[in-house]
Amino acid sequence: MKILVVDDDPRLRELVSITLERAGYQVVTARDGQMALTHAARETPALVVLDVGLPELDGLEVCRRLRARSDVPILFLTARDDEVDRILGLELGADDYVTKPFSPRELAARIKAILKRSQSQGNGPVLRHGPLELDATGHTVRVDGAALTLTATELSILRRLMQTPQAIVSRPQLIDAIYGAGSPVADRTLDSHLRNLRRKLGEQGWAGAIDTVHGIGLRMGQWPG
Amino acid sequence: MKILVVDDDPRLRELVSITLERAGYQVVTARDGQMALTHAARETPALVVLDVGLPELDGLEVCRRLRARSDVPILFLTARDDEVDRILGLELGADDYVTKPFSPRELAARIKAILKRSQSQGNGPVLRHGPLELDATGHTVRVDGAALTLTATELSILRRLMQTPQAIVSRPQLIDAIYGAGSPVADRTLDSHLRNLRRKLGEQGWAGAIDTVHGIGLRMGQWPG
DNA sequence: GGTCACCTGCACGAAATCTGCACATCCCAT
DNA sequence: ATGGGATGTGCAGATTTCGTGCAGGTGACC
Repeated sequence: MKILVVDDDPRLRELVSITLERAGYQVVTARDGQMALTHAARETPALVVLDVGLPELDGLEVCRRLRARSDVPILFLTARDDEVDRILGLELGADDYVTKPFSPRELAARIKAILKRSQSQGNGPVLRHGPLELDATGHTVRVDGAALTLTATELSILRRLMQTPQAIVSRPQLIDAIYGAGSPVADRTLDSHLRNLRRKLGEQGWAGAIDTVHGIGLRMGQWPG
Repeated sequence: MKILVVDDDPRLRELVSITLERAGYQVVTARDGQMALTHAARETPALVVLDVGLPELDGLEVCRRLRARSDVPILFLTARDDEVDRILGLELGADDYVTKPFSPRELAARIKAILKRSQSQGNGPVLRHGPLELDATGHTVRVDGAALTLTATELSILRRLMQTPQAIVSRPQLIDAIYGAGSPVADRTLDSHLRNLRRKLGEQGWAGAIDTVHGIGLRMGQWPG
């Protein structure tokens, strides 16, 4: 679990590093905004601890740029109370903040809480195929970022197909995956759901998302783009 | 500054109450776990003093249920040393503990320390979603700055939904979040609270705040503005 | 004792979804 | 080219899930 700590004060970087390492995290540090962005891109930290008062690129700006390309949790460090208002006022998507001076243990506790939250909500394995994204909680599907609303059955079908994107799945296998083994569900029924699923995917611009392989089964299609 | 004191021994409640009142706190007492939860929801104390050895719902369980819906600091009272291990071992998020018998002055000092810590750190993360704002002391909700009066249950529902704004939360998950795991609460009951919550949000101009995803669960809606 | 706010959950209607039939269409081996 | 099995589609009844009105119950407070 890697954490990026951004602050221009070397002593504070040291203090925080030691605390977090003792708590079992890997720590990467950066002393200014530019370095922070570089490291964030290269190290893909699980969380960023970000000082508001950085020289040049300030913390809020760094936050905006990070947000432009990822949902990494961000915890702000701030020296002055009036900065708190700015953090909260601008909808930057900060996950928490701590005012200086702070107790290292408190910081560690907050970090732990944030990570726990963000993990439990589904940073887990995300299934992807072309522009399709299915999150691990398994209830949200996106095509090029646009969420679509699927019914529970449609979701099950799509999930099973995306689990093995290039394999052909037979109809009996699909029905087992949806309803559990040995259901008396008719093939025509599956077709009905497939039709609805294809329609919804088509409306989002990917009509050929699900291929039929005649006599064998179904398979995720190739993204034409 | 309100403090909730939970213990089944009336003399001890009396002793602690007097001590804390003399130290300048408002005190609310409860004699068992169930009352503790009720009072905690209604009185929104700044700290809870919680005896481990309660009849029926024991202190650890009460702690778990409190934690399910708020970050209120908790200080345990315990009679036996071996209970200390359990408090610290189970990551319940206890802030401190005191073993009986204890000196009232010591208790007051510990409480002061905990409150100072939790206050100096700001009040914790603020959940936001669209025009909705929920502070993490957890008892005030605003829509575009206008405060809403929600009941404890409504607040719990909203908090759980706002914790994962884009995820769909199933009804069982919601019920767990509100009442603790494994409650025998009926789905229709949840619906009743949902209705009241939606009505209040609607009155403040955001009728579509909570989406239902048929057959799956509930989710924060997208702010139309 | 009485009022009040809140919680709980039942009964019932509404809405969304599921299912599968009848029939059209497609694919491929003959 | 053509016949037969495999697949897609329109449709409507069955089923599941959801929302609402309403009433009983509890503790707080007067």
